[in-house]
Amino acid sequence: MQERTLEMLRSGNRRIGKARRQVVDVLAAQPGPITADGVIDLLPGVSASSVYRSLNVLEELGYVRHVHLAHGAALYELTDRLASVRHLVCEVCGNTIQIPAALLSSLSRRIERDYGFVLDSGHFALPGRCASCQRTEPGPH
Amino acid sequence: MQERTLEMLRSGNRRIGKARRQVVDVLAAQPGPITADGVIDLLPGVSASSVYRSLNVLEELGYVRHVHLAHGAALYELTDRLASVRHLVCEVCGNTIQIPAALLSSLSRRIERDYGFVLDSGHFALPGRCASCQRTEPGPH
DNA sequence: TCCGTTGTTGCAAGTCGTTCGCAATAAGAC
DNA sequence: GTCTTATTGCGAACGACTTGCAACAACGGA
Repeated sequence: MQERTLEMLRSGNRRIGKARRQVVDVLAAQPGPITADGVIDLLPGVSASSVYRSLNVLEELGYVRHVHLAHGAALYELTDRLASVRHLVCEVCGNTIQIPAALLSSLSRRIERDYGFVLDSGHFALPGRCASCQRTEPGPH
Repeated sequence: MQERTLEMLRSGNRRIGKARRQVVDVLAAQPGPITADGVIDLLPGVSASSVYRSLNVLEELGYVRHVHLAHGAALYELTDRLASVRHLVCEVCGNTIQIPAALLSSLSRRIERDYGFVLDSGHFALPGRCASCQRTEPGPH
């Protein structure tokens, strides 16, 4: 774990226990977003509640963010990774496609200008149907 | 209840029981989206499971749609009403703002063109901060 | 109008994702 | 090494739904 990360983790009366350290390692090793359950499965020696608590602490510290899907568990991803990326999630097959966050910027600007509302576009994934699930029957979602 | 609605409800081996009829009435009386729990509260004589089941059936029939928020319970709204409207939901105060669905159309087109992904923009609400909650501390969401 | 089929309802229990209370453990400052 | 207190694990609780099951009641037909 990098010194920079350790410093971040220790800021604000924080300590680094067994669970926290392992959760950080798992997150850092992911190429993309992962669910809390995914982390739990990768860390059989760590209790589920500790994983959830660690994820929350790491989020407070700005190390990760979570993204909601229309249904089911949230996805966690390193903050710096998420900064420039948004997610499309297929409602049929569940696959996620990453798109540049910039694609949403004109919509964001428009909404802020017209409604004074600041979009938090990193906080939700865009649901829909991917190319290969176009012809599939509609899901129960 | 209109004849047109009754017909729709009776299509596909459906019957109209006490709960279903009342749920339809409540939905029709709403000026905007409502949660399942909101419907349940308005119908003390109807069981929660019947409300959920009715909402699901009505959704299959195309009478309502549900919209997910980043957190908490989904919102239900008449399909024809939702057709032209999308929702902004403030993560701080919870208020929802309706915006024309058309605002999302260029984004939708772009995503479909570039990724073959068809956005289901009616299925999620856009989270963020409304004008009056701009300066509030970030929520735990 | 009564009948029978089968969709609908209510209740309680179950599921999924996540949070919480609590006592035991262990970081890290001194 | 000591001591304070953050962190952990466990199990119970939670919110939002879903489901199994037996009782009930629509509605098409006789």
